[in-house]
Amino acid sequence: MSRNNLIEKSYISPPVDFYERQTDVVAKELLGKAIIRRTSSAVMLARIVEVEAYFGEGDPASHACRGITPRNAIMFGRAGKAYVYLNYGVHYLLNMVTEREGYAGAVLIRALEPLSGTEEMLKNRPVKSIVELTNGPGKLTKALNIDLRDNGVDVTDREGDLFVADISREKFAIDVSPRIGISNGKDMLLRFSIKGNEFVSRK
DNA sequence: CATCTGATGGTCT
DNA sequence: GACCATCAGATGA
Repeated sequence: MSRNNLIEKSYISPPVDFYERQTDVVAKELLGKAIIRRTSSAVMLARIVEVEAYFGEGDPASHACRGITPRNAIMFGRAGKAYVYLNYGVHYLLNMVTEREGYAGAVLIRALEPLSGTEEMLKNRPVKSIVELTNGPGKLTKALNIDLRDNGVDVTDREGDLFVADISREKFAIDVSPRIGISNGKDMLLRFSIKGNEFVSRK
């Protein structure tokens, strides 16, 4: 249970009220912040460079579109928690819950830029190029060893094993990507990335 | 570069 | 039984 003092003392984690806002606003402000992942053997740190906002009722692309179910219940709960699920039977995807309790919303983390603990990420997901390490929502969970055990964890808790940290006061230019791969009425997707970042998953 | 396809399992109808 | 908030590998240009 050793903790990395440098990370604990240097970085502040956004509190619950940061997440308890409109989903697209939270999505944009998550850009440039970091995800910190602790395992028994390492601490991994990576910058959020691409996100996507999902709302509740009225967003046909959202899991919460048709109301509360056992899987999506966490999206209706308290903000600032991780919503992790398995998709295509293959990949785990990481979201951050937003909005007031009772209102569904979540931000999908689509791409990260590795900052430290890269060796550990490469153990979890061997690739030739670092650019390929975490440049997709299914790739980054593999690299950070995130799975259903992380569903519901409090990402505002710096004592935890998975949380968000404010690593910089720098403002990032935001790129609102054109709609991609939306073919079945799911036209409310809001995808944002840090403009010009080479780790974004798709143009 | 673009486009296509199989893998794979939980969730919902 | 249909549907996926994806990825890697293959194929063709």
